[in-house]
Amino acid sequence: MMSSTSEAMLNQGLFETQMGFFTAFPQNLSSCPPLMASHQSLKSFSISEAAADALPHPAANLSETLLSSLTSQKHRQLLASDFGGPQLLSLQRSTANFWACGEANECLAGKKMGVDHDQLGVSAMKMKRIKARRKVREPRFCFKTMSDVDVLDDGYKWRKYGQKVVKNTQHPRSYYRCTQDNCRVKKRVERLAEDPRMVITTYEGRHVHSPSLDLDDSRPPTSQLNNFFW
DNA sequence: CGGCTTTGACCGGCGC
DNA sequence: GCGCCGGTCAAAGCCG
Repeated sequence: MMSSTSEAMLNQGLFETQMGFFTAFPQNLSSCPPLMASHQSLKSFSISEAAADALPHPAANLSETLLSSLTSQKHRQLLASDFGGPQLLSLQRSTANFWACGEANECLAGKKMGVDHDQLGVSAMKMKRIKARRKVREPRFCFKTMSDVDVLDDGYKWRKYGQKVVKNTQHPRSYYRCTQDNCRVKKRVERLAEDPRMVITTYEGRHVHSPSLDLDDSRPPTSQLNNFFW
């Protein structure tokens, strides 16, 4: 794409990749890009390389993929220098979704989340109640991409299990579950109310298996993700 | 026919 | 206690 467009995006904290546009945020909120600073409801923080390594999470894979597909060397350098390293993830915590502050922090610190009273051998109904009552959720990670497709190809296979219209938004939120047996990872996909071009993807939990698709670096991105136009 | 999506119902948490 | 809301379930329908 045109370099002038890329420049403008860079100034707004948007990074152009072969898969669309990706936002990245510095650790310090005060230095958030102007675009994001205008979104009062969204806060952001970054994750260190070490933490990302310790966290086998789909978002990490996707972030790597995004970074490796950055179309601008300048963006790549900026991400690597100003934003803390090549494994940096853009993670967001939305107060509107009442994310537990400690969740991500604990996870970043490498602590085990208390996945207590567990589920094997429990009746479905009981399981349902336990799940609903459980306050300590799986670690959740949210990131934002600018894309015309809702569901980004992150290498895992998902089955949709629900859709909900959330308050004060015109776009429904979709709920997906990993199709792999024994894998309880879920993801939520919704579009940003303020800017429907932005897709918010929230992952919850950790995969207990490798991606169903081979994320080969030399392989070009899937065509659906190439169909992005600013 | 199996896997997936759709969609209304249901449930628990939370604020008032 | 009540109503609202987000998250999940599960039956029905769709599709390859």
